[in-house]
Amino acid sequence: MTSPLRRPTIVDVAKEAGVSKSLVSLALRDGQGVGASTRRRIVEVAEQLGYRSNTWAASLARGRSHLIGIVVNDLHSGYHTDIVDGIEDAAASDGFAVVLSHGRRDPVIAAARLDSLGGMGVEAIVVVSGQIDRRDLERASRSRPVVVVGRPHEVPEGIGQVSNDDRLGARLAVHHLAALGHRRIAHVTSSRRPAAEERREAYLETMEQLGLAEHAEILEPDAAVARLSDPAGCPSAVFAANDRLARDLVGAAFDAGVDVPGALSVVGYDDTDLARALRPALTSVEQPRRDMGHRAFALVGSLLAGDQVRHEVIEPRLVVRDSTTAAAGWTVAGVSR
Amino acid sequence: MTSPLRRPTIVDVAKEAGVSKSLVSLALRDGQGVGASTRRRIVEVAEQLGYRSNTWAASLARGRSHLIGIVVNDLHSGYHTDIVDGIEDAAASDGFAVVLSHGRRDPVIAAARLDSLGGMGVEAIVVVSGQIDRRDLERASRSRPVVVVGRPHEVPEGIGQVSNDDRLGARLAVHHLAALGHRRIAHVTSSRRPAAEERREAYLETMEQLGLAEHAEILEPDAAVARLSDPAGCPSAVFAANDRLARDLVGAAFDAGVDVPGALSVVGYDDTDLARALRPALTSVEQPRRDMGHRAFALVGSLLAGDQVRHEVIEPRLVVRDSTTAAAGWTVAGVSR
DNA sequence: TTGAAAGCGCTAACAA
DNA sequence: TTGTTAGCGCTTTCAA
Repeated sequence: MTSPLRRPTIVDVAKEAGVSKSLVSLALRDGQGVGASTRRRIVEVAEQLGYRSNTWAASLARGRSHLIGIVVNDLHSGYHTDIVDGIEDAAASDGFAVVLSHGRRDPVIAAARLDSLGGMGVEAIVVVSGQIDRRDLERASRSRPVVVVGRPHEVPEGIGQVSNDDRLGARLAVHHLAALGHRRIAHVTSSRRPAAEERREAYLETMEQLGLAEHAEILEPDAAVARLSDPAGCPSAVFAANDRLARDLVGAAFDAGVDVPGALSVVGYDDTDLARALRPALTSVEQPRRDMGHRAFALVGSLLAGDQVRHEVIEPRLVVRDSTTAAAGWTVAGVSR
Repeated sequence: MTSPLRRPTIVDVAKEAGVSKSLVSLALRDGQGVGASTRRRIVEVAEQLGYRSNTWAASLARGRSHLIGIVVNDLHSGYHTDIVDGIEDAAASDGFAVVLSHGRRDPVIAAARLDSLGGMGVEAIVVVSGQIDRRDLERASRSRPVVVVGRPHEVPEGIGQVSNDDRLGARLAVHHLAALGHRRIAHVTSSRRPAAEERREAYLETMEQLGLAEHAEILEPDAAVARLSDPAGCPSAVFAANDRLARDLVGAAFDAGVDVPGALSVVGYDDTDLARALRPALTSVEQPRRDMGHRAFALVGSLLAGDQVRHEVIEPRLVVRDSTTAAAGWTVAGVSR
């Protein structure tokens, strides 16, 4: 086996074709100003030698890389990967290549990835994560545009952001359940991250606005599961802070013999694949993830062009499926149960 | 906004610290042979200027990148991303950085990614996908080691491979169902890809060996769903070629009022997150995905070291959960239903 | 211990 | 239409 990285270079091609480096470089790109026959010969030789241009050297010489970096917090989250799809679509249609980096649900690793992407000379970085330290974002953004998709604790100045309106999402969920006649609507949440905080606060506010403040109750996942086996103490509906929590709750309900939605209505958040696949299929608050990806890349583009930093807020919407139904004895739109 | 990619360089640091480029380079790496105070000053200046070494330039000069590339076929598959986790673990502990590239379930895109990683001068590439053309693999492998995790149609010579024993997996599934007294065991599959083919063939063979050939039946997903509403024609057990198919089938059974596992036992393949999350939780054939990732990177290492190409075959094992139970009237280990 | 100089693979003036 | 030359940011001899 030969030494690593030894591939034919532009010089090899030039020698073999009997021309100069520059001509090869030209011929293999625009092709402008190169004689047709010379060009053909060069292309042929390159092909035959299996020559591939070295991106790094090219970027180095050109002074730009046409490359953007993405740090994904969690490759295992359909929510995150959908956003990545969106970014990739937009980037591709704009002639940008993408290098992906996995933060592995760990802010420290994410910071390292951010750094390492920086070292690779990407022209901009999109961070798909709420779990990232503001100092790391700040440092990264000193030498190139950075856009974050999600809701970190603090977003330093100069950094673009795309996020969904978590308060609106929570309101949609609670209103939906209240409209179905539920009064004991609990909120299951397990995190203190900003997105979760917003949902929690909006939940409380909405309950109050609906005159249900006395029934408001915030539960950790474990506590929620424990409640299931307590017929008197169990709420009739739950707004879960995300689909995973909802899924776990529905699973636990099944195990405890509590019928969903008959005895317990459940709303999730994010409308991931899960929501559709679960039985009963989950009512959930949808974020238009691909679109969020597109917008993130658009932000990158405008930052690269020197425009003002923007913060885009996306409106979520409620997708009603089978995990929610009218409260016992309640009449909706003329139909009583 | 300044021009893209303009970051402080080693020269800026050298100037500011009043030393030469080389000294900066030395000081910022090994630190060997640089005066302590000089070194301190250099580090300080670098810090203050926000200097980050440019990986590309460094690799170019050094002749190697310490970088490996991964092409993932499907970022949305927990199966694939677990393998990626494994590769990343192993790579990190060996001092290799990883750049990830998304094939987006499209062999053409995957080929482009392979190419583009090649251009980035990665020292080796791991392809996590069965859906990749042999010609593309071959071309990529001409200039660097390539390892594929999965089971493409053909694996060209010189390419490392890690795959699970699909035949064994299928046998485990069928034997499990047969041991529970099932005779009408159908196989649901939707693909003609090699891994699926192996499972299908092994399914047929095993049915035959068990004297159940006359009950063997291969169904497309749609056909399987249609069967659910036909009490007489419905098999009592299904071995699905993967967890997704199993999930869809269990969902359809739920919708059709067919009890799983009471009236229908279901076995999946891959043991993804899904299997645990579903209700009833899914019995599934597990592939040790992280371990497969580790092994893939180990193969990369040995190829880089000039060793022989290897093909590792991993033994899957059956994880029994709640979606399978004894056939009606059957006695297992002294317990009858 | 430090610096000068060559070179990694490529691009982009500028000349010929 | 072609070739020459000077870098891009870094590492690495080799001298001083």
